[in-house]
Amino acid sequence: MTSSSSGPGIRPVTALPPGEVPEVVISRLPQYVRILSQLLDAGEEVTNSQQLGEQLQVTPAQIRKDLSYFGRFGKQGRGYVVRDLLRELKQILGLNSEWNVAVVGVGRLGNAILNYPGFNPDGFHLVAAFDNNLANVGREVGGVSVQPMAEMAQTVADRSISIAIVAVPSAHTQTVIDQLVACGIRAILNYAPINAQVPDGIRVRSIDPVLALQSMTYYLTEDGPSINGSTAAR
Amino acid sequence: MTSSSSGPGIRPVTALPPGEVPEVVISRLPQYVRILSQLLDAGEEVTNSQQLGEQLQVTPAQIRKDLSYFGRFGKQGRGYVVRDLLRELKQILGLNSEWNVAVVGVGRLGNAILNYPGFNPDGFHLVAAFDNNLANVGREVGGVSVQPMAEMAQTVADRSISIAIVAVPSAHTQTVIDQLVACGIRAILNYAPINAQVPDGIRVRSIDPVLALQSMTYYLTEDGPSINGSTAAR
DNA sequence: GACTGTGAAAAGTTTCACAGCT
DNA sequence: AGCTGTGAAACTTTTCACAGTC
Repeated sequence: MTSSSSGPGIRPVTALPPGEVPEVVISRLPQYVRILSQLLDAGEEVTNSQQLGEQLQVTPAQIRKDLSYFGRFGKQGRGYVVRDLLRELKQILGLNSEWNVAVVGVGRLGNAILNYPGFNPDGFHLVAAFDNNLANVGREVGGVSVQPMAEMAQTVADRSISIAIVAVPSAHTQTVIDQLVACGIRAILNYAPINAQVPDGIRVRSIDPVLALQSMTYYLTEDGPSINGSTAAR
Repeated sequence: MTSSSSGPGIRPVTALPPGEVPEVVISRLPQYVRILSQLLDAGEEVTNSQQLGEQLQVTPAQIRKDLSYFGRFGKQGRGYVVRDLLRELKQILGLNSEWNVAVVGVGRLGNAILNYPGFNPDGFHLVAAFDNNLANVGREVGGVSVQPMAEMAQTVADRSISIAIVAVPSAHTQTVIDQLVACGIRAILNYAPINAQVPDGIRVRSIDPVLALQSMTYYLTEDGPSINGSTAAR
């Protein structure tokens, strides 16, 4: 790696802290899990990096490299046993565990989330819901009884909740997230269009359809994206 | 730019095709727009890369570099005029235009999307909705009348729709996307948990809360992410 | 004095290409 | 023969650091 002919002294060659897996790699694993699940459902018993790459639109080399961070799951000359690789990846991601999830905010969006059937099949269980509007407290939404915010700490502890989905108005989001962090929550899925600040070690992912749309319009302008000065207004 | 003392020969130093802006840069611009809007609402007249970086949790250098792909928007020694930079970025992203958007699929999710008030303030107008379930056709949802799929091509053309939001079951998503592409749609926001295949030049962004959750559980396992047999310390 | 804009260095990520196992 | 696993190369993205400008 130190191929640079210059530089007389010691070069720190290992860029990555040993044992650390790049975050981009982690972010791709769930997609591998999904494809493997589909292959399993379709009755496929073996696959290979070529086939997986086609499904995901990435190069076979990338898939092999990603997997190599965790071990050697394939058989040379044959490929991967779908069921085995799926089990390994789920294990790595912690998807063999069941995860209890709290939803904070039971407005229109929170309601939709609590009624959405797509989380449970993947091992996520929405087991609690909180709202600061007393009119909502006590209501039954998606099989869960809405509790007041004051009960959050207790319930999070009692029910071993480690993940929260935040669906409150932007103005309240940072406060709610601070409360959740204080309760020991370490992963947050945020639906508000804001950039929440959290301490180190707390993971946040945001669902932000407006940002997604806005990052596409750039490519939609009449005659292609305008380049630095030339091609001005449309 | 200052020292234009170019080298002796022709060196392909620029790895990037000239005039091309990296996609990661584009994906950050909407966030800059959002922060600048907030600063403007808060009455701030000027800002700088330091302040923007704090809000977005990125380095000031990155912000300056990102902006430098498009021009020189700051004043040395002073920073950026909030209003001006905001206008420039909106221009670059095409957010000064109004965009007509179609929603395909008016089930629970499509309903929630059509009733969500968060798109319009940003210049996106949900002006049409389609569903293949005739029981839904003719219903009025979020101020839009649901049309049969068969009318899609006509309506997309008539109403200059260039963006679609797809909220149909996974099994139908690829078919619907193919139809949309055939109608001339070039940007798609997909809510189904699948990896859609589209021709070159068509942009797709997916909203996928399950993938987001699954990419966080890795970091939640009891004693830190396990590394290939051994266990990483925390 | 303060802050931008930007080449150049560093860090990170992807792809290549091939030895080696089945 | 077919495909993995992996060092090394190629490429991309971020960060540094400072000349230049206000």
